[in-house]
Amino acid sequence: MALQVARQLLLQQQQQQQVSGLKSPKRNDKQPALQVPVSVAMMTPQVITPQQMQQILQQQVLSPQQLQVLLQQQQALMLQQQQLQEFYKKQQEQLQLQLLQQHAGKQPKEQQQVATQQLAFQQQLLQMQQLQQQHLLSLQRQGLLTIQPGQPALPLQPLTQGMIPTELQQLWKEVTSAHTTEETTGNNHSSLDLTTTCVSSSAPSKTSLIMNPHASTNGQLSVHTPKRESLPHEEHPHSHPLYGHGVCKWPGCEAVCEDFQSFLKHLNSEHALDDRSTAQCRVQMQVVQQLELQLAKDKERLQAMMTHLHVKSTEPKTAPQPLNLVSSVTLSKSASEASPQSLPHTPTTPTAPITPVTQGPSVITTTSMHTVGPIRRRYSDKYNVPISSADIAQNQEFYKNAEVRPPFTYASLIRQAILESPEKQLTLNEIYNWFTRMFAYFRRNAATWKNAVRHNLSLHKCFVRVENVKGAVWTVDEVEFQKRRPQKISGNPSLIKNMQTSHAYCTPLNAALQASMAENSIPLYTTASMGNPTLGNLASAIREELNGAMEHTNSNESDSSPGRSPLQAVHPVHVKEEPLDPEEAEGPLSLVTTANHSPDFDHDRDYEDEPVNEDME
DNA sequence: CTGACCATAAACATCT
DNA sequence: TAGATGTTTATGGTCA
Repeated sequence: MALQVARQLLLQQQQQQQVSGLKSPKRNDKQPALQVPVSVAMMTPQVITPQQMQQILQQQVLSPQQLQVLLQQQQALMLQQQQLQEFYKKQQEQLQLQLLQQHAGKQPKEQQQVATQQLAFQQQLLQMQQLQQQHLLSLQRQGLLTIQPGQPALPLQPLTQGMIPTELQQLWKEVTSAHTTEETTGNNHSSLDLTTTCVSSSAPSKTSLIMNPHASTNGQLSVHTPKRESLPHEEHPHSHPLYGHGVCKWPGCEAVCEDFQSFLKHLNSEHALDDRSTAQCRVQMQVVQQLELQLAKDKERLQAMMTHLHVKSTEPKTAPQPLNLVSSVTLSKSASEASPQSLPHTPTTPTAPITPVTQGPSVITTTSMHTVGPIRRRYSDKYNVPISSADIAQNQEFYKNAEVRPPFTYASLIRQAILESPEKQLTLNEIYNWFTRMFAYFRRNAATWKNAVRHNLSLHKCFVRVENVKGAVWTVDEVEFQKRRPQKISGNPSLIKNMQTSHAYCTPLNAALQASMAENSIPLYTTASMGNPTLGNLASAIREELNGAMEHTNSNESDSSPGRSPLQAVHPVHVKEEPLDPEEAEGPLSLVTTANHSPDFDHDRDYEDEPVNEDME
């Protein structure tokens, strides 16, 4: 079943890919280009996107035991909730009964009794609630569950938002039947042996999940995962992320494998692609989403903290940032209230105006600073203190107000603008507007930077002009964009290093991945305000980013590419006549151009509404 | 030193 | 015709 779903999704993706490949040729082709249908984007956020599914299919992240535990926990939670409800119901009945009696008798003494009973009941209820909250907390502590701030803790939030309990149960059944059942005692919340390997929670049931952050993120946001069957790892006999120290590192497995060959055998036999694995992955995906959400929240907190600190002091320090996405940037450290005069303006813009900007980055609203590409390193950059990713996100607001040159290339910014648009396409004028809207810097010298924008649009083949009914819009060819980055990555070792040392959630990611993440300021980590629905999309966007980077940084085909085989042949038609790179044929294209937008992620629509006074000179 | 990348400037063409 | 939109070339700086 799951396989069928996966295939279907892949098919969808493929179709979309094909359509997206019909971008109109650059010139002399006045045919109105087909607008890419956003079929995938229309999917509900909870639905697994093709990318995700594919990703999932490539990753076997959850062991049967883990899945079992998860499901058991879920069941236990449900049971608990059920019990609570029953309890509540009984109490209500009792109360009603008593109230009836009371009405009949009308005796004050009885009233008192009832009152005390009510009190007792409420206390009991409270206890139960506390118990559950405790439980939830423990879940949360383990990164499995994220309680929304405004969300009442009591109505038990399903462990996995996208999966209804019955579905989970079904999954559980499937899994247990498919796999060697470990004496699962049904609804009993007795912990499995595996659960004991974790911090046991004080809650009366389960919740000790075998998933530590490491396990859950063990190379998994990435594409860099082994293809499941018969993928030879001979090239990198010891680099398999699931194999280490003679042990299968499949979460919860820990099977001892003498050598790599036996490990492969084990991997293929025990963790093959089947319904069970798929189910595991689905669950795991939900778990990961929760983790991501958690991360986003922490990120937000961090930003708030940093904002606070920035406001407090003009100390040119970069703060303990978890992500150092931009290692060299022409941004003054304490950008906030430092007047632009103190900012190192890029010498390349002699005409760059210097006007005092009084307003600092008031509030951190952190719009989804999607994936800003290569950072712009120029001139005096190296003399500046590196800033962090948090700074970038944080400075979104800053850039809006201060006339500081954004440390990104025009190409990156253009791409950013386009990707942020609902349709992933913008007219030239809309791009202009985005620039002026998002960056105070671009509210001046319009002639200069607009020319630069046009120049970039024309020059880079990653930007595709699409004839529209109303005119022409510009879109981004992700594949092409990805191609441009490797140099950047290699160019910033410090960046990589920072990533490696500081990013707790992604420690297992290899340097290239991290670097690429850094390069693109992965939305996930810079988007504090995003909601859960967009997680999937963002995550897929990340994977896309990583895809591209991996393809290029790891020129050896090895792991990543084979998994996407079904779509390898499909690639967009190129409009800027340049010789097709050979790698293009087998590139990461299968996933890249299908970045989908959540339908409700249309906040960028206001770009049009908001006529930027496009302006002063 | 070289090549890749980038920004800037500008000439030119085409479209509205 | 003017301005917007695209394309192309030239030049110079940075970096690995």
